Amino acid sequence: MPEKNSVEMLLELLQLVLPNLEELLDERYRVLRAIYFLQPIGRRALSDYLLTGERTVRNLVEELKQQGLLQTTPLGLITTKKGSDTLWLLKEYIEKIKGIENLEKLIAQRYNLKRTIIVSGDADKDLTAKKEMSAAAARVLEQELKNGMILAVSGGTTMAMVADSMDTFSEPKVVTVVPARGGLGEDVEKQANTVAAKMAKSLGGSYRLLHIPDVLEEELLKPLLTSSYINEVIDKIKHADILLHGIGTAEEMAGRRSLQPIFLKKIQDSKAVGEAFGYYFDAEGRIVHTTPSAGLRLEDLRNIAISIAVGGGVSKAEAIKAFLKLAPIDILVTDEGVARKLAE
Amino acid sequence: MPEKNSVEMLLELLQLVLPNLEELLDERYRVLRAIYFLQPIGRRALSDYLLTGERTVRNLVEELKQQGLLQTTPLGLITTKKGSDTLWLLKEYIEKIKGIENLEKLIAQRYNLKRTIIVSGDADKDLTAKKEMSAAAARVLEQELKNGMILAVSGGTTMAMVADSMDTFSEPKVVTVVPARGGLGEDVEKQANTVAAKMAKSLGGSYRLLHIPDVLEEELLKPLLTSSYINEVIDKIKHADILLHGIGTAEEMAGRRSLQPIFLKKIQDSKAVGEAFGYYFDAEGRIVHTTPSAGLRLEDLRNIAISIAVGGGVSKAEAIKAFLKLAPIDILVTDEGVARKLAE
DNA sequence: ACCCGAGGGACCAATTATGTCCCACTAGTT
DNA sequence: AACTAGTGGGACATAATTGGTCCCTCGGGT
Repeated sequence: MPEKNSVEMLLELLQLVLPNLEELLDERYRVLRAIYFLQPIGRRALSDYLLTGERTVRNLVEELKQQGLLQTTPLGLITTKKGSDTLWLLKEYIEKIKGIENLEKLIAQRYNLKRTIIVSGDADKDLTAKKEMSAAAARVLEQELKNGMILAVSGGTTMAMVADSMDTFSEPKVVTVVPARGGLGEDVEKQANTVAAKMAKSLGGSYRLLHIPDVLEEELLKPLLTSSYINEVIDKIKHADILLHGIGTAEEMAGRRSLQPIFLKKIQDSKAVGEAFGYYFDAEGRIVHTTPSAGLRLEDLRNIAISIAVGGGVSKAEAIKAFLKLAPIDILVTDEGVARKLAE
Repeated sequence: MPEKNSVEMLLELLQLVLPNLEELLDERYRVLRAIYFLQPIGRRALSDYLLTGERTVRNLVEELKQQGLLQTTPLGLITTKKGSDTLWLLKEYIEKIKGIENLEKLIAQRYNLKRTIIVSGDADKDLTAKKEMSAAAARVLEQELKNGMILAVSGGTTMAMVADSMDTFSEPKVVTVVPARGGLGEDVEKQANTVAAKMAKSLGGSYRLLHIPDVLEEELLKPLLTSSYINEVIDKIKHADILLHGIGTAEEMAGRRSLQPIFLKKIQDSKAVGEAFGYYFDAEGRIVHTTPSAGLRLEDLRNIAISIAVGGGVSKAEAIKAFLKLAPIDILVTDEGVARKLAE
């Protein structure tokens, strides 16, 4: 591929001559991306999102406006057509500079994944990295979903974001979307049920709901499983063709599950770093605590053709790393912050 | 050419996102080029050449050193192998960014030239632009010269520089080099004779000298033309296959020719902007004054297969422009400063 | 009508860039 | 061997640019 080599040659030379090129481009990419995903947005809100000063954002915005990539409206900044076209082109080159493709291959190989997808940035520092990650997950779904399939999805912030970022697909997918887990915590929009319904709408398919809490003692759970409706939904869940789920740190999941203090202490003492499907695990991927859970269990994953995990932000790197040691998933969608940790 | 398009696409996008990219690259190119041509050179001398402050040069040099493109010796800075390789690659990309190729085509077309060669920069501001121009002229000679040909060369700073920059050609050219003009001014190294001898050595050919002054009244010149030696050399000059010459402003040429005050006044009154082969011409390319001259005359140019003019620096743009209107030359080697004026 | 968030204006402090000069060392010349 | 010129690196002060912070008027949404 002579073409590929000369673009890479040029980028290499430019980085040699302008050692801060990556930084300069990244900065502009981040601003453009944030405005693209959050538009219309004012300057002050933007600087909050980017954890960058108002004046700094303003300088960059002014420059991008002059280049015709952004424009101001009374409601806030928006990208022009030229701006969004530039954004996606820039994404390609930034990824080349950062060696994202190599990183993807390295991680897929090291953790025995079918595929890794990395987006620029660190979701801890820039929420729009999470938005880009969600859009990437939506694209994976679009590729993998076929008519007649069952998609099981979990809840959480990231999943809600994936659901939000699914534009109506050009071609409807006649699929069934089911929640991978029962109700958890108090936030309606983050529930697996809500996510499942929203995704089904975007996909053009149908959904089923699971009306039981995720945290339930075994003696309470057993009688509920005699309900034919609940049994039917759980059956679908366990026979899902595709699973899409987030990965949480032990800390945040314990909070969302409202665990009793004695369990919280147990989890802390055993150095749990993450949680998935009711299992708490330490940094080596060893299970250190199990909570009863109505939906999918870890062992169910081997019956699912395609498991897709989505998660980003450096603070989650340890949990994600441990999870990859524990569970046989297929596709990981993450961000650069996590990827560099995984590659260490 | 998909390859070409994607490099250009990338450069276009980078300029969109980093509007000062050209400036940043040009700066680094200028420093690298200067050190390449002048090495070994100290920082202070370098800043004099570049008309840039010492501290500014130092910052750039420090950066390029860190990237392995330059190194310091007790005698001064030199380029590394990596540095000179980078320089020539960078030249290519800078020329793309600046649209040098389009400029070359435009000027060749507008002034009915077979070919135009433009190097980056303005020789008035950066003497190493002139060095690069000289190297480019040397390369043209290497391409055009064939065994048995006669090459006529004029004197002057630029011509001396061309002679200096001719490395021994990989393949010797069995040619005869002759001075296009007689002696002019006081500077030995700038004489057409010196230039001719030096070039002949580098080329691996032979040379003939013309031992008469360029400025000579007709009644003194005629008897000299009866000398069979002088006649023989002049005959060779008028039958040269290739002519290589500089272009001077009227002002500097009048100075070099030590013209009498009444002639100086005449030249100023008639708004002469340039001089070539003893002819002073105004901005429209009209001859306004003629001095007797022993070497080549303007009308001899039509008998020469390939005429190559070399000149740069914005202060010469007007003279060069006028000359191109006056004389049917084939190849122009100039710099960006002049080229942008020619293109207006 | 009211409120909130928008962009543009403005001022000031902090940081970076640039100018200038000094010193010890080395290489070249006499 | 002695001397000189030019070198790179150090250092400090000044100038310019960057970034932070806050204010004001306007427009859109409720």
